[in-house]
Amino acid sequence: MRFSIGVEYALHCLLYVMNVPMGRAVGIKDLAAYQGVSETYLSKVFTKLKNSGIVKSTPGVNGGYELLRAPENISFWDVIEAIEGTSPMFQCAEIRQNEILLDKNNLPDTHSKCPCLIKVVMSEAEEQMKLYLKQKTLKWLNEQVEEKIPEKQAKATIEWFNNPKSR
Amino acid sequence: MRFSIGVEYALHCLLYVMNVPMGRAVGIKDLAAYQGVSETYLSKVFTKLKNSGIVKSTPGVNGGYELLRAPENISFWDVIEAIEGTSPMFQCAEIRQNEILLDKNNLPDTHSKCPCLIKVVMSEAEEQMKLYLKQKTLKWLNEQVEEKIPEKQAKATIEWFNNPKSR
DNA sequence: ATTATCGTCGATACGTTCTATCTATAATTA
DNA sequence: TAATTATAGATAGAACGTATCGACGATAAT
Repeated sequence: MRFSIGVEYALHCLLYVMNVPMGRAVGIKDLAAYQGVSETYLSKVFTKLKNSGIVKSTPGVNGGYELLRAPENISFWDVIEAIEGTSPMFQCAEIRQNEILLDKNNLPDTHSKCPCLIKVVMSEAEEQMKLYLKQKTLKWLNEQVEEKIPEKQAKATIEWFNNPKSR
Repeated sequence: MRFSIGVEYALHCLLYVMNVPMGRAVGIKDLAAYQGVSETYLSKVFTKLKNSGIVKSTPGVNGGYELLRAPENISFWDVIEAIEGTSPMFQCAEIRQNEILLDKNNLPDTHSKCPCLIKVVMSEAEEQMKLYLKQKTLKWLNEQVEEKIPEKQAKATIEWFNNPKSR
């Protein structure tokens, strides 16, 4: 059980996308080149981000992607959900409904009305993780990174994305 | 990203195993029959539980599995880790090490010494889920179930596992 | 000691999902 | 119009989850 590599791609990329001036889009080609990952695969990742309303796209020359919402309104969980989908991690198959002693035509209340307790616990556990990830926003991430990265290094990165001509 | 079906099998089965009298083992055949799941697959699940020290096995006639530890010392997380393995959900590929502007022979401290912040956040999120699941024990689960299930129903189940003759 | 029972292990098979690529198409700007 | 860029679909290989089979080994009842 693990997260797709697409989640890592998305989070790293968004960190670059959000630092680009308003009205300026970043292309898949640049993002892929900067990080040394596959262009075609990355484009699929961004299609998902677009469908989830995290970024918007502009086709054509000088097109690309920009954030659709403010960075403080985009959480880690939003990004994960965009890439991984919304289905819960614990897919309860309700195997208890197959118990051999059950009268399938006349289920006891415990089986017909009460939810499977194991499912409930797993869902609540997932919710704990979710809550944590919902409170971590892209804006917060950016602030943390800015604290750690030397200003020169940060500027060089922004410059690289802003001036495709100079490359 | 989701949990294996083996986790559900394991948790449900352990609930039956723990209600069997001390010194009495429950066989895969019975567990599989009672719940209508595959014998051969379930045996793989229990091999994992054995390797993790959650149950012990006794081969031969009247053999099977029993808990190795007390139910209050077995948590949901123990079971999940036994089935799913111990590797973290977010496998950071450290794609930031590929950034095009980096001098690979002379990495800045941010990249050589500091952990990837995204990885840190994801690990902490996973830890939240883990903490929750560690505090839910098999004993607790059993108590909750006992509260909901009519005594007659519970007795019938235990009886079914105790008296293979009567079937 | 023999035999039936039962767990163990390895090999295998199938389907699904993930990762990745290629191609064609549509939209936009210069 | 030509160049650029996103979009969508088809496809392919790898990895993983699910499931089965058969051979083997250990144990207890007889």
